[in-house]
Amino acid sequence: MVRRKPSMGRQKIEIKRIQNEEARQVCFSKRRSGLFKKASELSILCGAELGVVVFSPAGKVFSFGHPSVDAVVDRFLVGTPRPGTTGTAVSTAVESRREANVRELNRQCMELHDLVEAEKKKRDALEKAVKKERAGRPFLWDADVESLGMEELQEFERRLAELRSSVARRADQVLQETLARKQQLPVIGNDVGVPGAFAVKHEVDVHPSLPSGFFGYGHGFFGSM
Amino acid sequence: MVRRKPSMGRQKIEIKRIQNEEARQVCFSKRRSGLFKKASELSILCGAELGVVVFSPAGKVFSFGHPSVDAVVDRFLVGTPRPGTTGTAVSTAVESRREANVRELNRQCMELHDLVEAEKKKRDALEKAVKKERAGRPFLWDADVESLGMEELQEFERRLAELRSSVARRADQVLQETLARKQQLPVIGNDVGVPGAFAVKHEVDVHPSLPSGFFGYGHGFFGSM
DNA sequence: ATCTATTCATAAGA
DNA sequence: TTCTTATGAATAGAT
Repeated sequence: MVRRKPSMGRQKIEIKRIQNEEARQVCFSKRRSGLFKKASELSILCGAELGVVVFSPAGKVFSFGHPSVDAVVDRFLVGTPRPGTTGTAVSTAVESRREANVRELNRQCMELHDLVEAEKKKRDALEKAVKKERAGRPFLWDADVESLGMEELQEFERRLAELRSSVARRADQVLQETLARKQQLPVIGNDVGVPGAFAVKHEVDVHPSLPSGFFGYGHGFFGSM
Repeated sequence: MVRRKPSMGRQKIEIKRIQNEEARQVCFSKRRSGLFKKASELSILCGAELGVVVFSPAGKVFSFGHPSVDAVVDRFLVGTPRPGTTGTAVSTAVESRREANVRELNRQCMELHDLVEAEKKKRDALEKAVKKERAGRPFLWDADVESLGMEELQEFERRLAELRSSVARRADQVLQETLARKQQLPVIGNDVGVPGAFAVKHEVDVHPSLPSGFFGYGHGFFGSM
């Protein structure tokens, strides 16, 4: 009996306004708390002062701050004071910040514009590369086996065997690396290590002393053919 | 050909002040950008207005806001008025025009941001296609097996098996043609003929105790290699 | 709110 | 700072 997955798991979502009202509200709740948690961790880990203020679409306000939102906001407003201000210090600080913000936004816009251009270029280059790649030469998989004679077939087969050895060796390598990591042990050098499940000797088969399915992959890591 | 351990991966850390100065600085950088990204996503996904202000331990200030930090701070101050602070400034005509400007700039930034993402996506897709193409179609016998990952190895191995099938089939064909000529008999059609010495069945394992896919080239029908 | 399968963020290392 | 890799953490969708 096939048991169905109890969940589809987290799905990839596009970062754009969630249209469904309820889903949006749920997402807001979850992500707001996630954001506050991240903020908290940042302040604790790095001893940073920070403040976060969030207005829900409905207008409700949520905030988090270390050591407190107000302390951070005050510090922020005084952060880049314009010289020669006295009575309206705070209001002026806001102005100053605002201007800085606009400049920053403009800078970001330009930067993003450049990024877009850069990406386009990269893509074009890639597309050309792909085209060139495809236009090219004969490949292994295109080998015209049907036209080969017995001698050529033998040679072909010999080469296939070599390739297959390489593949098996590499598979062992990958597997051992994986296992070594999982066991928190240093990787066993391939050249001197115990032959693994995929080990191939050119003369014989897999190492006789290794139980088949040693790594629990049943009839082969590659699955059915 | 020693394989180094690529990485220990992310390790669990306790949420407490990081003592090592440099590590703390690195962590601050990473997490600050992570926090801003989360904030950005929250604002886009849920249409929430929010502001984040972070002071590095060194005293540098970083901020992010939608539609702008100052707009959010203002709104926050209006909602929580304190002695010495006034929120009436926001209601002037000049203020609202500025606000509108900032919003517009922000909109443009977001748009550009989306464009960049779209371009990146396209490029990623292309890069994947190229990678797959290369794994699937290695040039002749020079396939760079050592650089393949497990997934690519599987694909490679599958193709090798297919090719080997073709070779075996062709070998049968050649053999039968040869025999037929020697016996002065008509060639038996391959499609309906008795499976020959080289016949391959795709459904059956070579031997259950061997990893599947590792066909018996070592014991090949072609004699010594 | 709770539960999973996934995606995502990020610690470590280069 | 920026990259990679592997793993811990956040979270989308369903209940």
